[in-house]
Amino acid sequence: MTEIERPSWKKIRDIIHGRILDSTYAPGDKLPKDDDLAESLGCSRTTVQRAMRDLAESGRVERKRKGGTHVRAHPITRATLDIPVTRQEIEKKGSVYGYQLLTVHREQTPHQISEKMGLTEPREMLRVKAIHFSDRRPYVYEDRWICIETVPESANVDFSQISANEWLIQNRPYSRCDLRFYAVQARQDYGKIFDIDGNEALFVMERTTFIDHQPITSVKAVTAPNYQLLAQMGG
Amino acid sequence: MTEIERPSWKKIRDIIHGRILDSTYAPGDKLPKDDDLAESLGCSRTTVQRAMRDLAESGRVERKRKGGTHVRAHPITRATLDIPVTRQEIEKKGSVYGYQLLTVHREQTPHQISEKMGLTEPREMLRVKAIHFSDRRPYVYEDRWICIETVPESANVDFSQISANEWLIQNRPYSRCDLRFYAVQARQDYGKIFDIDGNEALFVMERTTFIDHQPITSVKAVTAPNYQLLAQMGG
DNA sequence: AAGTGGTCTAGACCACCTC
DNA sequence: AGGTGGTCTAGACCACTTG
Repeated sequence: MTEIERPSWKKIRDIIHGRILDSTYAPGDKLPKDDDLAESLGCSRTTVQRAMRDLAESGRVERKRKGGTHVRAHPITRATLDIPVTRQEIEKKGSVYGYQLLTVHREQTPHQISEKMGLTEPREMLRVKAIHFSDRRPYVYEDRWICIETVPESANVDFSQISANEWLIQNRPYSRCDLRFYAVQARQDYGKIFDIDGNEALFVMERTTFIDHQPITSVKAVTAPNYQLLAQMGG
Repeated sequence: MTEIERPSWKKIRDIIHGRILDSTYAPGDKLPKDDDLAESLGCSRTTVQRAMRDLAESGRVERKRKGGTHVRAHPITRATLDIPVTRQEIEKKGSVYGYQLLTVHREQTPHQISEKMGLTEPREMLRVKAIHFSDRRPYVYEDRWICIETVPESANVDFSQISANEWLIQNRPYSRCDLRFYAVQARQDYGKIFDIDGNEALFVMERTTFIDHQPITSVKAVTAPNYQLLAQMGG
């Protein structure tokens, strides 16, 4: 029997987690029900609940009403990604942020973009291309589409003074965001922007944001060579 | 005043979230304290707490004791990534999974690997190289280092029969995982594996796992061309 | 020092899902 | 139909942090 002096949901969580790690509860096993754990651990069911929710959110166990709590049979790695606004990211490193607008114009969305935004038909949107600099060196090239119908004010914004990235975030909170990460070869166009030969591999982040199922913007952010995205689980 | 028939923390959360979205509570603003919200929304403080925790976890608000709750001034995109075991990922798509061991041997860790594992000195580890196939086509090439001291049994496993990926996950749960994503040019070596010319850009995932600060394994997973990693926030 | 969020309890009822 | 997790309440105390 485990003695607990100061029951706290984190301690309870760690005890249960420990039992998963040392295979007291092996993958696929069913855990005792909350009531029993609460009694044996000397705390209230609410506290066990709190601990269990944490374990469930981090993907360690699965809970079902009536079905009980089971250790995940096929574990997954669940990590949290924090993607800051580009300016913040650069300034946080202690570097000097710079921004340059390349082009702004209205354009019909190609099928690929419409699809990401959940639209069945092409639509005229605002297309903004720009570069973010870190210590005067190109850091991120962004190619963005802004849905004018969802964000009509965007037509009157001077994107040479403020990046669409920042303007949108300060003016148009979103309720959903789809993310996509992949690698792309620089080729000529990106090569010219980052001043490299066209054979380098670049890391790309695509984000499409919505508010109540209405698309706000879709952006392809092509990062400079050697960019790395970090994430962590646990700790 | 908002009328609530059936208070539930999700409704409370959505109401507060709605006020953030419509700028009733603008970025940087201080929200009323839980007690007041509870009263005005007709629910208990615990329920407001539950709602607030959700908003805080998703990065919308920041809470401080005595300081109160504030709408985040510089919003971030916080998303959850689920990275399944490679076999699961392939089979879930309805494809046929295949696996081939390339090499296994003992080797001294280069500085780069030791560093990722938090080791100050090089150490002899098990190095396993293998390919995962999807419908007979190379899907992921993995180059893995396994810490023999943390996982001594690994020395006796026949990795031609089971992938290190699966064996480890079924036998060595981890408590922490560091992730790193970036793009790499295929060049000759990866090009040969995926049967492409060396100029293509490939998406790479690096994972290093630990148990109680002891390193278990560090793997570099190089994915086939056109691989994309997806994530979502909200919904 | 005092205000505010964080946690805990005991009990109750509800909702979902397997058995 | 019954077992199990999910939520809610009211109240209490604690811990942090700021004014």
